[in-house]
Amino acid sequence: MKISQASEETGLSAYTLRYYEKLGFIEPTKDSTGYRNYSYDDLELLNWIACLKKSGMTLDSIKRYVQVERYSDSAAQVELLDMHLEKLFQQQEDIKHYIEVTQNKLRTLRSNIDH
Amino acid sequence: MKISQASEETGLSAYTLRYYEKLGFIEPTKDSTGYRNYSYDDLELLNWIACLKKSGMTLDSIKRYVQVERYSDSAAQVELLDMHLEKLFQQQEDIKHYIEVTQNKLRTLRSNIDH
DNA sequence: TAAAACCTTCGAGCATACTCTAACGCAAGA
DNA sequence: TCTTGCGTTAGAGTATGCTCGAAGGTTTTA
Repeated sequence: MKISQASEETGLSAYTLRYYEKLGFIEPTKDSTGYRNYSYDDLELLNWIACLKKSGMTLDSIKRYVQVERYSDSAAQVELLDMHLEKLFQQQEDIKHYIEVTQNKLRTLRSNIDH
Repeated sequence: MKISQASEETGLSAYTLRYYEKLGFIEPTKDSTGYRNYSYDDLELLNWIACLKKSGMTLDSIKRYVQVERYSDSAAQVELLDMHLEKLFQQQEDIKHYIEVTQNKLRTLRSNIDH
């Protein structure tokens, strides 16, 4: 599959796909004329990377993750994902707190308007 | 209170405090020699800004918020905070999803290691 | 076969949010 | 008084993560 279709499938721009390649996340094969060819494995990895990215993992951490995945080092993968999971739980707590604070502020503002 | 203490109280660097001032978030008074003097109102606003920031609001949106707060436009404040709250709920949903996905991945990895 | 649409590379540019440097003035302690 | 430390400014630099432009080759479609 060519870059524009891979872009559509993953929701990442063609620019981003080339950028991620430069960072070493993926290595699509190239045909005789130099066009990239994305496999379904590539797509799966890209979708997973997009998920990690959207959940706040930096590209630098993703790089480490991709490296241990490439070495099939499952133990190291588990370690990194456990750390990531911890951060997600922390984020969950933080957001709960921010929601409360914002709701309090809103209550105060609304009572100022009403009375 | 001088900038270094304001920095300590808010957890924002002195650089950041000056930067936020340049963006128009706060306007601490200046003494005869040009030193900034932060009031408790300034601190309160800075802490609230830090909270909005940490919960994902961009400085551009914070600017808008600060502006309507300055005009005591409570209705506009409510509108902005309602939108922010919506985003927080969305984030909460997203994170819930990312936690599930990560836990699934971890389960798969762990079963690969164990067997 | 020719135009339109797609692909390539490389390097530059952009947006956000700081973060620091340089060169200087003021303040407090030994 | 002298040194150390904190403050000031304007403007430059950094980090992250893209995003784009230029110049050119390839593929598809009318």
